[in-house]
This record gives sequence, C-alpha cells and structure tokens, in this order.
Amino acid sequence: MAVSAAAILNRLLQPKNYKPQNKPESLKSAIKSIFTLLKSGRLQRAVSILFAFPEPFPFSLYAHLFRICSSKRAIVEARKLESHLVTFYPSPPVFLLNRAIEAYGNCGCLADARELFDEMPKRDGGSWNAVITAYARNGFQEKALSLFSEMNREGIVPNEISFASVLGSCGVVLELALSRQVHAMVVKSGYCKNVILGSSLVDVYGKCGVIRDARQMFEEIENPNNVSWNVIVRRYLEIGDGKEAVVMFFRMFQEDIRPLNFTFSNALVACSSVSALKEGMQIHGVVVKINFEMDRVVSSSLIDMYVKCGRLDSAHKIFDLLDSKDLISWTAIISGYAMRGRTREARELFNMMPERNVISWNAMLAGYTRSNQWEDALDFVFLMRRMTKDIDQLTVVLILNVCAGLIDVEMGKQVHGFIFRHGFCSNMFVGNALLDMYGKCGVLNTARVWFHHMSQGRRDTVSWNALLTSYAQHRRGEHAITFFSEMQWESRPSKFTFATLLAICANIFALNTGKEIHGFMVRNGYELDIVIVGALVDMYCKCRCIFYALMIFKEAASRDLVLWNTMIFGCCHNGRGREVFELIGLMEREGVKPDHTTFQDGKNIENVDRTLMREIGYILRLTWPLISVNMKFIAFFPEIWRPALFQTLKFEVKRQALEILQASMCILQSFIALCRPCYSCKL
DNA sequence: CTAGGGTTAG
Repeated sequence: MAVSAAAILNRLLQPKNYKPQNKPESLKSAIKSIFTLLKSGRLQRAVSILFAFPEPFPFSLYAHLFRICSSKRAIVEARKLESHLVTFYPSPPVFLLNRAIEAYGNCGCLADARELFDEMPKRDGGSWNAVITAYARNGFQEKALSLFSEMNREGIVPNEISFASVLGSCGVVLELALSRQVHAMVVKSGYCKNVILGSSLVDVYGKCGVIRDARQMFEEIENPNNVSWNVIVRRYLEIGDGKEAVVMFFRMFQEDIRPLNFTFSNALVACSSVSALKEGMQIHGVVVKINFEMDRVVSSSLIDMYVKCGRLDSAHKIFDLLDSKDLISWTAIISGYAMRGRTREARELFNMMPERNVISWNAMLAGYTRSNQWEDALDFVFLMRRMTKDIDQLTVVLILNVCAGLIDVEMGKQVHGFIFRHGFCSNMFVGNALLDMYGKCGVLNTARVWFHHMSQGRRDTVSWNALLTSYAQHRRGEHAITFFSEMQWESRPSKFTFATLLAICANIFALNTGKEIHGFMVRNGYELDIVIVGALVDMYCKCRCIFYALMIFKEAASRDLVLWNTMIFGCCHNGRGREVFELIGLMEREGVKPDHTTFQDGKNIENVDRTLMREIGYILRLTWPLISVNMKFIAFFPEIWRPALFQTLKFEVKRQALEILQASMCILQSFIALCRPCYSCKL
C-alpha cells in the first residue's frame, strides 16, 4: 500500500512537461550516468541519482551496487539501496536481499544483516549462506557454526558455498570433530571434486594439527591449484616441518603450477628454518626465472633467507638491486648485520633508513645487546626515547637487558616504573626480563619479591630458571638447589634448569646432588643434548669423578669443540696428563679443530717475554694459519708450561714445543668455554 | 552471484 502511494505521489510531483513515454529513455540515461560515476569511484553520487528517480531500477543494477557497497564497506549506501529497493518492489527477489545481507556483513554491521535475515518473508539457502558468512567474517565463528546447525535442522540443504564458509570457521576455532562431519557431508553431497572445498579441508586439518590427514586430503585433490599448494606448504611450515614444506614447494614447481608470492615467502622461511641454503638459492633462481624479483613480499623473504643462512653479502646484493626498498627489506638487512655482530654496518644502514618503526628500532637495539655492547645500547636507547614514542614490550625487554648488562639496578628500577605505568607488567616476557635484571644485578631480595609477585599464571619455567641462575651466579648455589624441589610443584623443569643446576653442583662440588639430577633426567626421559652432556662432564670432573665423566663423554651422540675442551680441561684438572694428549690426538682424528674465532686479536700485555711471544707466534702461524695470535692468550699461559716451552724453543725442538702448545691452547679454550654465558640467561 | 589461502622485518 505504502509503496504504491509513494509511487502515485511521485508521479504527481513530476514536472508538467514530463512525458510518460520518455521514461525509459531517462532511466537509461540515469543508469548510464550511474555507471560513469561508479567508474570514477563516486558511489555516493551514484546512489543519490538512484533516489532522484523514484521508480524501480533493474535488479541487476541493485545487485551490482550492493557488490560495490560490500567491497567499499559503504554501510550508508547499502542501507539506502535496501530502502530504495523495498520501496519500489513490494516483494523483492530473495537473491537481492541476500546481496544486501552480504553487503551488511562485509561492512561489519551484523545487526543489520541479522535483522534483514530475520524479517525476510522468504529465505533460500543463499540467505543462510550470506548470514553465516557475515558472522564468520566478523569474528563470530561459533555463532556461524550454530547457525549452520540451525540451517540443517530446518531442513535447508547446504551447498558448497555453505561448506566452504563453515570449514573456514572450523579452522579458526579449531573444531576438528565438526570438520570431519562436514567432510563427510561434502563427500555425501558429491562435492568431492570441488578444489576449493578440498583446499579448505587441507587447511582445516592442518590448522587442527592433524597434518597427516591434511596431506591425505591434499593428495586426493585431483588438480590442486596455487591456493591448494600454498595451503599445504604453509601448514608444513607452521607445524615446524620446514623440510617437508620445501619438498612440497619443489613438487609444486614440477607440476608446473605458478606459485603465489606468499608461497615463495613460505618456502623461503621454511628454508631458513632448516638452514637449507642450497634450496633457498634454487628458489631464488626460480624467482628470477619467473620475474618475481621485484615483488615486495618475495624480495624481503629472499633477503631474510640469505640473512638467516649467514649470507649477508648475497642479502645485501638483493637489497641493493631493489628499485623500491620498503621498511621491511630495510629492517631485514639491518637485523642481519646486527644479529651477526656487525653492529657498525647495521648502524650505518639504520641511519640511512628513510623511515623507521618500532621493529627496526628494536632490531638495531637487539644487535647491540646481542653483542654485549652495553654503552652503545644505552646511547641508542636514549636516542630512541628522543626520536620516537613507539615502544613495545620487546623494547622494554631489551632495555632491561641493557640494565642487566651494565649492572645498573638504579636504571633498572626506573624502567620498572615505566613498565608499571604503561601496563607492560602482565606480559610474561617483560616479567621475566625484570626478574633477570634484578638477578643479574645481584639484588636477589627484590628478584625474590618480584618472583613471588608473578606467582601463578604470570610465571613459567623461564622465570624459575632466571631465579635459579641469579642465585647461582651470586654464590648462593645451595639456596638455588632448594628452589628446584619447589619448582616442580608448578613448572616442568627444562634443560636450561638442569644446565644451571649441574653447573652449581660443579662449583660447590656437590657430587651426590649432581648424581641425583643426572638420575632425575634419565628417569624422566630428558634428552641429553650436547650442552647437558658438557655440564655433566664438567660436574663429574670438578667433583673428581673422572671415570663417570669419561664414560658420559664417550657415549655422547656428538662432540663439539667446547665439549672436547671441557673433557680435556677436566683431565688436566684431575692430573691426567696422559689422557690429555690422547684426547688431543682423538680430537684431531675426529676432525675437530680449534677455529680462529675462538681467539680474537688482543693488545700487547706487559710482563711477557717478547722473544717468547714471537716464537710462539711463529709456531702458531705454522700450525693454525687461520689463528691470529692473541697476546692475551700468552699472558694466560699457565706458569707450569711456560718454562718448559721456553726450554724447548731454545733447543729448537719444535715438535715438542708444538705439543705443549696444543695442550695449553686447549686448556685456554676450556677456560673460554667455562666463561661462555650460561644459556639459561637467554630470555 | 555467493566460497578457500595470505603480509615478508625485531
């Protein structure tokens, strides 16, 4: 009634000279001008033209306009369209109202979508699909799923669109059981061959952690497309199977499917996660071949891959060749230099950056802290405070590390205040960094209080480790051991815990406790990795239990330089000179050589015989040409060895001198190994 | 006509 009244009214309002037979003509020109306006993106004007003509437009125009409202998230225009539509069509076709629901959903106006859905006189499957998708896209996946069951209860038969939407929701809320049911429905409804549904199933199984099912589903897809391949590569990457991700990527390429830029990026991340430089380079080749080098995502992933695989030169070359360098590629290359200790180069690049964000600032700061350049780090923090207001949790953690490195508890307290004011306290990483700072500064009481404050829910194994380590580092090893039994009530100890505990036992010669811990690890099935084996060997050696130490050493799955040195040093410590030489022989036979990074160039040190130093330098260069002779090393030379070495050099018995040198050098390396920072400190 | 994947840097 109201509609026809409006129509009559409108007709009366027409200008006098308006001829009814002109109507179609003017409607046509109106539609024409609407399209012209839409082409230049003026949706609002287009809709207002609609309202200047109080008469029904073709359905296809409404449909088109609703779609544009969807993509532009133009809620006002969508509402206007609906009102125009229902004004001139008393019962508009269901499909147009479905378009309206979709538009409301895409604009994020669930209330409108739901209202229209509820008040529709007639609904079809498409209406259900539209409203389900609206909920799913706006973060109400649970609601979408319950609507799906309601739809089934009402006897509406879902189609492939419904299934795709529902599977997407299942993937978000990790509803594995429902996914399997939907899978069954897909099969029953004969949609098996639908590649979108197949990929969605791969996706949802992968997200729910049943990668085998995902893989099986993938293999069942007859013609997987680029999205299907992207999903399977991504899922393998996410579960930590970088190797399989790379394998699948290459299979994709063999099948002649052109990868998406995201797939390249996933595959490259997978390569760096398993240090597969060779494969990474092959992918680089593919990128060049199909002319993807200038893609932003692909190029930054390439830079990152080379950085993570230690090829800074290659990374830099790619970076230089980019014609538009974005924030991400800048940050990737800077963090590459920063994290490899080349902070000076990183800083030069950092200063050249056209724009920076908190991630780039953090990357640079992390470089300084990683290299223990505390003073530079501090200057940088001040600079950062002046230049940007952008600070996040990682920044705070890094600043706390700087305080700990400088052993400046006063500054640490200021940071604590800042953290409190900005509400960073609830973050576990921040809490642990704070604990670590107080611990490293030796303010154990405050550490203890803070630790207590973090109790239940806001502390984890890392917190316990930080507390243990700080007590251990401040000669309160016995105290630290008592924490261990307490710890087991709420956290599962990690290998870092044991490394710390074993080091404590070694330092306080607590053989029995050491054995207990060793037994605990064996009983509870902890993997004895190379660091733990080292800690055990060290503990047994220090506790004068060299037999056990040798046994563990022999049974170790692998032995690196540090482990050899620990064992050799342990033998020296126990007066087993013969074993020392045997071990050195064995070590060389296993192909383990001291490397030049162990020794760094040092300054001259007084009170050392210059002639002796020159001689030693000569022999060293003969033996290990890579090693740059370190004068500090000679200063550390054990008093016992020095005269002997001097004698042998005098009589030019170079071979013997060499043996002595080798032994001494290994001892020195052992010292260095012992000074190596305990890895439980890493937060 | 409506459906799937996805943002590389600390």
